[in-house]
This record gives sequence, structure tokens and C-alpha cells, in this order.
Amino acid sequence: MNLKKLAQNLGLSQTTVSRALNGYPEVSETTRNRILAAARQHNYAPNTRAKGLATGRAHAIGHVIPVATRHEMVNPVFGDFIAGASETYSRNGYDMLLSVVENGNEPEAYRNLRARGVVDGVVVHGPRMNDERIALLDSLGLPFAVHGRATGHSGPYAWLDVNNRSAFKRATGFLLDLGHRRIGLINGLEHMDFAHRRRTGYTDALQERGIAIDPAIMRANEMTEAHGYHSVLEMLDLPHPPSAILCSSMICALGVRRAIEDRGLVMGRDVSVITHDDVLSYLQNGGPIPIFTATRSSVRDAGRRLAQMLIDQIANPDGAPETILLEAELTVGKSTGPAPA
Amino acid sequence: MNLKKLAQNLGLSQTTVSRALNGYPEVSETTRNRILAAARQHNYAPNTRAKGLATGRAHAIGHVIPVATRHEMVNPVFGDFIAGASETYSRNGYDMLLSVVENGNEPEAYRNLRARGVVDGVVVHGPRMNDERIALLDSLGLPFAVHGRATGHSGPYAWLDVNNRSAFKRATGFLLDLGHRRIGLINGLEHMDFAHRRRTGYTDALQERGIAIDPAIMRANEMTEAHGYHSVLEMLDLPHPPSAILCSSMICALGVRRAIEDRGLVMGRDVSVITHDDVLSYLQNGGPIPIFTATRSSVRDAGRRLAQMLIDQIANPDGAPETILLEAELTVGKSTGPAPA
DNA sequence: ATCATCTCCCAAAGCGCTTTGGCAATGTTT
DNA sequence: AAACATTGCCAAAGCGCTTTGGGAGATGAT
Repeated sequence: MNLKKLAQNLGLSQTTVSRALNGYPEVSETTRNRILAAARQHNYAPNTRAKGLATGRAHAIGHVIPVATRHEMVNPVFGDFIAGASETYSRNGYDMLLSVVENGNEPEAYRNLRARGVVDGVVVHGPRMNDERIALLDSLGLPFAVHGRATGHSGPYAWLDVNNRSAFKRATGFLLDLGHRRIGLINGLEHMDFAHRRRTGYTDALQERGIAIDPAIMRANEMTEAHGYHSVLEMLDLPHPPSAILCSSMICALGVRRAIEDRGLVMGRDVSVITHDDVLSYLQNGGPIPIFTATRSSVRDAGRRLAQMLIDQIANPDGAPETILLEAELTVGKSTGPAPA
Repeated sequence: MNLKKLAQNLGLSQTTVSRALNGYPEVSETTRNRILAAARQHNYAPNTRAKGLATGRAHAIGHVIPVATRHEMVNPVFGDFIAGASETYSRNGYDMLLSVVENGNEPEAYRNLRARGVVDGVVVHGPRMNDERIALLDSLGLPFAVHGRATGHSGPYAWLDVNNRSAFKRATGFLLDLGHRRIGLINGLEHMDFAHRRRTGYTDALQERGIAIDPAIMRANEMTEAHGYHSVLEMLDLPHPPSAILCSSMICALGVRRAIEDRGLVMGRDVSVITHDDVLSYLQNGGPIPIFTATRSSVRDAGRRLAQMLIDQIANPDGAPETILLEAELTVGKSTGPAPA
């Protein structure tokens, strides 16, 4: 079923049918209703490619997901983020185009999406420090919104980010208030912007209280369970082991807990743990009393909102790029307690 | 840059340029090279919408991901699967269209994709028992391939599945050989086809050895860490607790381990654990000696292969639907040992 | 020299939609 | 009654590509 046939069936012109379906005023209510009924009956939906050709708009957003080639790491956060974004897209009649590329091949992917005219904009995932993608997208004239920020890029661009610095500063402060003086950091790779900011929050809090930064209890790597486990195991074996751990993801935190228990210690009593929690659907942080004290911010919600930002920007290209800075909430669970004497 | 301009620049017709770029023989090698050079220089890529309109092919595959509304659960497996599929798509010049829908809204999503002509085929995720989606897709004439199978559907269709039944039967047999007689099952939701098959493998193995099935040590739910934890905690508190656990996912298994350790027991000595391992990138099962004894099958690889199957099927619609049954490998790790006396 | 065959190339139609620029017919002012 | 808006509709162009149906010119066979 297509416009032509539908119009013929109704004894109307394509023009009229098209206008009726797209809500233009130049068509009487009675014929509009006739047309809508017929469209529904024949399960008609305009061909997206034809519509796109005619309007010059793809009504689709591209997501280019970089994966670290070395570990084939797909960020576990990505599933929930995508789910959130997809909600927004379906509400707004947009399609989502996904493309997983090796780290570093994003520029080619963006150019290609642009040249083929297959999307109206893209979401930038996993921004790094001084990320060159933003300048590229600017120069391509392809609308975009960034999940996170790229420290070092000057000039405005649309982004949505958790205030990673303040979250980790606050979490560190919370531990300091509990009397902890040696606090370990299990971070993500620090060329990633979010990890860099978290580190800054952590070191800022320590410095404000005049506590020395000790690289021996700071680790950065892909945020796997194993990373949490091995890092903390090593830290606990130090002459001056940390009494608290600040950790960048729930998955890491599972490894952190395992390491603590492996050493016969009790989490929340012998070693306190705070983790960042992206509120992933399959990694709920306990029930009413969370297992982990955590800085929480739903990545699914971030997906929803960032998608909407991008759609708005595409609809209104001349507005200033919107930015959203979310504050993570600190939820106190069972994994923290006063520093042991 | 578009075909018309490119042709004008070269002083050639659109026809010739198009043929040259698409590898048709009716163009001399010298002009073809001229054309290719110019295309590269101008960063030309044919407009996908226009190409699709002209050819009637979208060169795109749809993935409709159902999420359980109740828990907003996004299957954690999905990220890696998508990454695998995406690799195949980019190699073959296909785009991936993703759409996350509430459980039960898939039919509408499929109809819509079909009517809008936006994809050439779809991948069916998370098939349930007697899944009605397959009949629907057949009747829509939309090519598809299923990740998993739908017990109860007659008639051929393309699928790729792990042999869940044999994997769990083998794992159960392995535990029985170690002397375990009470083996708990932590399964996924059993209206899901994969979970049903796993259960069958488990019960078959027990029955073959004449061991009674005990519903008290069988649980089925969303495969979260909490599910593993609470289920096993309850089982360990039974008058006759299991000495071994069979578990449906690595994430569950982390909870299983936690429960065991919470009760002061040692995994692999007091309680043995075998889990299914989808080889997710962020949940590596240890190094050279795996932490968990596991039935392994890479879901990323499944994505790669299923995508290829679908592309082949679209290219050759008259062939019989291909099916692939993968055997999981049983890797022995540190989580299993002889049954305690 | 004539005819048939290739070899390269082209003009134009068509894919399914939107949108421009009308054009009758009705309603509203003067 | 004449002049003017307004309403409700339509024919046709155009989006950027592929593909059909040739058609010159070179080459080979007769």
C-alpha cells in the first residue's frame, strides 16, 4: 500500500491525502477523517525513504559506539542508555541507527553517516579528554549531543553529564567525615573524560583536608569485576592498606567486595566502599537498604533526556546548544561505616 | 555532493558514474578509475534513501529488543550481541536499526518497520515458548532470523541457538559425576525458550540417574545478581541444602557466590557452582584458570553469525532457512569440586 | 565495402513521497 | 451585482538514485 493507491482508492489526489495525513489545514474535516480511516484500514504508513528524500530529513539519529579493540570491551552502561534513548525516539517518530566501531574509527563513521544522509544527528558516546570528534562534527555540520563532556574542547556544544567531580568529591568527603584517612580509588581509564573528572573530585577532596595523594592506592582500568578485585587485593596487601575504597562502577564494586571478603574482612566494617551506580536494570543495588553506599544517577534516564535534547536541537538549529549537568545523589547503604580504630 | 554534480564535474552521465561505482562492466577501466578517484576526492557516498527508493532495498536490518516492563530489564547480553551483529553489518554495507519496545508491543513494531519499508529484515530477540512473533513475521513476509528458538512453532525458520539443553544436561552430569546429589537450579524466567530448555537439560540428567526433581531447589526469575543471591541463601537454609548450584548467567553467579560466602562456606569446596557464561566483555571469567566452571558460548560471536545468516537469506530468499545449533563448551574452573562427604 | 558485434556511453523513466502554484467553487463584502 | 477572500482540492515538479532501452563509434568477419 502506498500513497498513490490509497489516493486512487479514495478518488482523491496524492496531494490531498498527504496533506490530510500530515495534519495540514487545507483539507476539510470530513475528507480528512475518511482518509485517516482508509489509511488505518489498509495499515498504511508512508515509506520512510521516500519521505526522507522529499523532505531532506532522515528522521533518524545515529549512535556510534566505540569499543576498545584491545579488550573488545562494550561498556555495560550502553544497553540501558540505548533503551532510554529509544523510548524518546519512538515517542518522537525517530529511528535509531546503531553502529559499533573500533576505537578511533569514529571519524570515518561520522563522515559516512553524513555523506549518505542517513541520520539527522548523532549521539557521541564515551567522550575522551580533548576529544577530536566534537570539532569534526562541528565542521561536518552534523548536529550532535554528547553523553558526557570533552575537557579541552572550547566552544559550545550540546551535552548531558553527571557532575562526576562533585559526586566523587562528596563521596570522598563522606568517607573523610567517617574518619577514613586512607581511601583507595578504583577508577575507569583516565583518558576517558568521566574518569578524569572523578579523579579530580577525589583528589580535590583529599587536598582540601590536607591529605596526601598516594598513587599506590589509585588504579585506573576498564571497569570490570576483575579490575575491582585485583586492584583491591593488591591494595589490601600494602603495608598501609586503605580503610575505604571509592569505586567507579557497580560491576567493579562486585569485585571490590569479593576482594575484601577474600581477605577475611567485612565490607562496611573493616573496609568501607562507595561506588558510582548507573542504576543498570540488571544490577540493582539491593532493596530498601542499598548494599552499596553509592553516588547514583540513572543512565537510562540520561539516554531519554539526551535524545530529547538532540531532537530539539535538530528542530531548532539556531538555538544555543543545551547543556545539562545532573547531580548524582548519595545514597547511604551498608558498605560504609566509621573508620576502624 | 551528489551523483548529478559528480557526473557534471566529470563531464559524464549519471548512468556511467553510477555504473562505475557499482562495479558494472559497461564502463572502461580508465573512466572507472577517473570516477573512483573523483568520488573519493569529493568524499562522495550515494544517498542511502535515494538508493533505497530506487532499488527497493533498505540495506538495513532491524533489531527489536523487548524489555520487561515490570523491571525495565534490559538483557545484559544484548550489548555484546549487538556489537557482534554490527561488525557483520558494517562489513556488508548494512545499517542496524534498533528499537527497544515494551514486551508485547513487538507485533506493532514489526508491522511498522514493514509498512515504512525501513528495513530488509529483522532479528528476533528473546524468543519465548510458542512465540507468536514468528508466525506474524512469516505472514508479513518480512525476512527474519531468531536468536534462540521458539518451542512450539512448526514450520521452518532461520535461527541460531546454543544447545541449552545439552549444555545444562552435561553440566548436571558433571556435577553428578563429582558425587553431588542435591543440585539447585537458578534459572531465567521459564517462559523464555532458552530457560525452558536449560531446565529440561537439568531435569533430564537427574532423571536419567534416578534422582528426584525437587522444586524447592529450583528458582526462575530475571537473571540479576540479587536473584542469584537470595535464591541460594534460601536454598542453603533448607533442611537439606544443595551441595551444588547450576546457574543461568554470570551475573547471577556473582550473587550465588556472594550467598555462599555469606554463609561462611567456600565455593568449590562446600558448594560447587556451574554457570552459563555468555563471554560478555565486561564479565571475563577469570584468567587462565576460570573462576567459575562454566558452559561457555560467546554471544558476541552469535551476533556476528546470526547477522550473516540473515543477510544471506535476504540475498537468496528462496533458499531453505539456515539453522545453527552451537554446542557450549564446558570449561572447568575453581568453582567445582567433589561433593562433601 | 557491407554487415554484424562489441565496447562505452547516454537520455529518460521511475521509486514514493512532499510541496509549489494554481483553480474552481463557495462565502463575504461593498 | 460585482469584487474579493476563503475553502478544498489538484497537477506536476523535484528529492537522488538505479535501470531500461537504446545509439554512436570502433572492430572483426564476409
